[in-house]
Amino acid sequence: MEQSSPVTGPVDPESVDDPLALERQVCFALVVASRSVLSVYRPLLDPMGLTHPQYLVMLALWGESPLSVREIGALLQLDSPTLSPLLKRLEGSGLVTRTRSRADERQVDIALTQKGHELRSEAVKIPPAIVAQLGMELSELESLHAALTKVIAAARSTGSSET
Amino acid sequence: MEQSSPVTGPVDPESVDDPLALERQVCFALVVASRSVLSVYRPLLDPMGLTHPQYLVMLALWGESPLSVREIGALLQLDSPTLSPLLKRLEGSGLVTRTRSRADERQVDIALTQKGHELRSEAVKIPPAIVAQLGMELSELESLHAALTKVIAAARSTGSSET
DNA sequence: CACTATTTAGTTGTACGCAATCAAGTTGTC
DNA sequence: GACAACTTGATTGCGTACAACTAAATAGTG
Repeated sequence: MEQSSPVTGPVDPESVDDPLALERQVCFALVVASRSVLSVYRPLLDPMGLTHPQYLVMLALWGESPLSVREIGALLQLDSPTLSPLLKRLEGSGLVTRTRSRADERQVDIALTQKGHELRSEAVKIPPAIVAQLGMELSELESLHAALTKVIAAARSTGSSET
Repeated sequence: MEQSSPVTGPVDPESVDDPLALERQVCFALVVASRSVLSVYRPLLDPMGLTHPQYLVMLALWGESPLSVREIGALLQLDSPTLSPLLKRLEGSGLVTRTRSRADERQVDIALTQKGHELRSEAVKIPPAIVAQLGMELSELESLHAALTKVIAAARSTGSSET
């Protein structure tokens, strides 16, 4: 009855000395946390016909359109093998257009379609809905965000494929 | 020159009022953070012939072996479509065995092989190496871990496919 | 005992992530 | 202007994630 949630719950007294104990692994917590939060987004994004990575691309484009594939990649930390098929799917959904840039024929400009622009009015409902469902204090989320930003910087400064 | 890192960097003054600004999205930070930290693990896991999810399964088994597929799934929050092929790969690497349980023929017991047991001596070097490379205070990592545990709990309590 | 409901793994299909490689376009140097 | 070096995007192959479905075994019910 003090089962202690199997997932990164309170530290199991039996493994306080084990450096390999699952519940000590920050990366494990990170991975489970993303998956868990993503599963909260999914039912909200589904009706919009978007996956979460696609939603992130749309966020980038609602901020500025058009953007080249390279620029989107820099913003979202995604590379071309991931973006190319993803953008084709967004094009297939009629949300964006893909056109070779006149100025530099290497570049492909991704621009919002009318439909893509209009989808923004649905998207604005997402963040407040997520925050409400999580039921966490905004301040908690903000400090989590700060901590995450710190790890991202730390990880990127190790030189492991920092792009 | 105050460009402000494109990835979840300091909040861009231009978008403090935009609820859809990328740098405000906690989930985006979460996703980028996992990917970034995973990329720090990769060069350390590669020589061991493990991916990170496979490493997590091994961690579970070093804690207790054998475990049924269901139990591993419960510990790591992974379902059978993910685990089945992953476990077959670990079996192919000679690190685990897969045997139908005598007691309950529905279950498949996953047990460490000798080779699997021996790999633990390599694995113990990983966590300190990661912490060293990240160069963050242990206290920072611990409070991040606590924050992540909180979001996981919050996300799972929303009822979005909580298993 | 027969029959249904549940549990446990596995399979199929789709969508990322990432390493490695390639093709096409641009830039820099002479 | 010619040629090497670099940049940009796409492709291939592999390993997760996840939804939807199947198959086999067990538990529960009358």
